[in-house]
Amino acid sequence: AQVPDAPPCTYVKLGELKPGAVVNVYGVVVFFKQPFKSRGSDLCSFLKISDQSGQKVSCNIFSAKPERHPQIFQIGDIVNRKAAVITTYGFSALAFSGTVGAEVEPRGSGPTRRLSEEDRRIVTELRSWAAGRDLLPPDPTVSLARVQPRMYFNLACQLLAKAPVDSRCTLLRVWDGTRCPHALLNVTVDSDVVEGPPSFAEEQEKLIVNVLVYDDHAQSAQQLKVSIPTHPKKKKKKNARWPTKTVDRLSFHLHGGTAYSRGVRRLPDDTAPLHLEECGRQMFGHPSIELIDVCCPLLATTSFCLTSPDKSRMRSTHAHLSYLEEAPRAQLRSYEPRRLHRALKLYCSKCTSIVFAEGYGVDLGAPSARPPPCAHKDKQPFTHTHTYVFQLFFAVTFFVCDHAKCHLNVSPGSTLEEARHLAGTYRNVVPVHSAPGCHPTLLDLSAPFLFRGKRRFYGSGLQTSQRQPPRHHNRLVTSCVCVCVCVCVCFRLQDASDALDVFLWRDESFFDVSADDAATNQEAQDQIQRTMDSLCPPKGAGGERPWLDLCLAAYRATDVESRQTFYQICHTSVKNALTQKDTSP
DNA sequence: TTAGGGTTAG
Repeated sequence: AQVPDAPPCTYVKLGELKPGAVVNVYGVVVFFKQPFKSRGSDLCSFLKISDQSGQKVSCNIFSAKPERHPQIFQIGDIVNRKAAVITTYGFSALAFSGTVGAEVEPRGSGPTRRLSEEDRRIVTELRSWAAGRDLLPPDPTVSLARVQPRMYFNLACQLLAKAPVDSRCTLLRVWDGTRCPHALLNVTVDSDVVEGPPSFAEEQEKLIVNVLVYDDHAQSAQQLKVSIPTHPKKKKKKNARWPTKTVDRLSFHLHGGTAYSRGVRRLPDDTAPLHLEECGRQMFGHPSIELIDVCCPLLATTSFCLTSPDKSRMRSTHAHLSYLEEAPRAQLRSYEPRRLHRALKLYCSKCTSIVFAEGYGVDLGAPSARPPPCAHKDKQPFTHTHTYVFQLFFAVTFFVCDHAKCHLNVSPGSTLEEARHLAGTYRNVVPVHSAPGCHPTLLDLSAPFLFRGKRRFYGSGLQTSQRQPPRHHNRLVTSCVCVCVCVCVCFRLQDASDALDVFLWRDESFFDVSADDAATNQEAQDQIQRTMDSLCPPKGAGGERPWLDLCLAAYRATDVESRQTFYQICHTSVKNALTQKDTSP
């Protein structure tokens, strides 16, 4: 659609902006956040732009419609914003490629307007100016052929298939036309929920990368279209033997958050690298595959922190996780601990220690209990001495720290339940002690000292000098050990030939029940018990043990002399536990 | 109104 030409308004350099002036502004993007959901009704884009004046100007753009946001794909793109016409003419900002010599055409399918000769001249000059100086960071885009473990990078690729993994994770199956030199993580999902082909030919499968997309990006990923035809092909399932050989596999994660322009979005056709289309044609005989840009940082990694629990005090280790080639089929013979509340642990991601959570501020079945003020000083479960630097942004408390004017509305005597409620509204909530006329202080760290969404973090070893949250800063930096609740159960699996102990251990959930819910919520605990009863019916209950298809990963404990190999259940969920159907990976 | 940059921790 074309909208009327904007009324004439003066083009000014960023260094000459004056408050309230109605001006026409051009700039090179030196930083941007892709549109993300604000707490209001709109999506929000954030840009920082610069021009020959050297001035850098920040800019927020709000609109509920993604197409009304400037179509920025990389730092170095150029935007034009006519402040006076934002509401009248229905566009917020126009974006242009920053490439020297490229055509001067604004991107996007939203409303456009005719460009004047002056517009074209300004864009061309800005491109040359930006290209001639050290304004822009190097392009973080790499091909699959060049990814390395622990690397953050952008990936331009084709979307071949996608599937929801859970409410916070979407699987994208992608390829960029190159061969990754590392073995790739294989993620199995139920073929019923895959959009696109549920599987590919064996040689193709070796090239395809499974990207796990989390949180806010999982939502964006669900909007992407898969445009290659679905041709269902049932994979024949082999009945695997217990593992003898494992392989290190590279996994790709697009984590939540917007730092470093992280996100996933469709690339416009005119910016798609040509080799992608050609490779799509060669590999799949289909030219019109959705091209996506998985924006920085997509993390490729083979390193994980894992635990190797033993029966008394649990210790863990940094280890390499190797996914097993085949999913073993087995029954659950027994599990420990039988009393499931004993499975609740506190886990420190820094030193990877885990300890029993009982009596450590985790009150089973007491969701409205007040945070214990100064309890459990006798317990010293975390023996490490390192500190954990933790940063809070924007919100501190039981009281609101609003980032424009930081004011603390102290609510003395608030309950744990109120903290959970607040955590639904604010990203970080920190309960404090306060008394009239006194500076608020952090609680004893055996109580949850940070609520982030549904997650709670417990602390240990906070440095005394830093226990007072600042009144007039919008961030709180503490040094402490940061631990959170997890559920850890040891399963003894059995098939016709042998038995194997494996751990179900996740710091966030246990078969779809969050560990934090399990720590405080009777219904969540009941659900875990029902799941376990369906997998391993109690004696006399008369139920049959279902056969389980499990995804297992092996790891080697470095803090145990024998360097024994342990196994962990991963990427496995319970399907219809009440009717005792199989679990499915 | 919202947000006002600085890598997850799966």
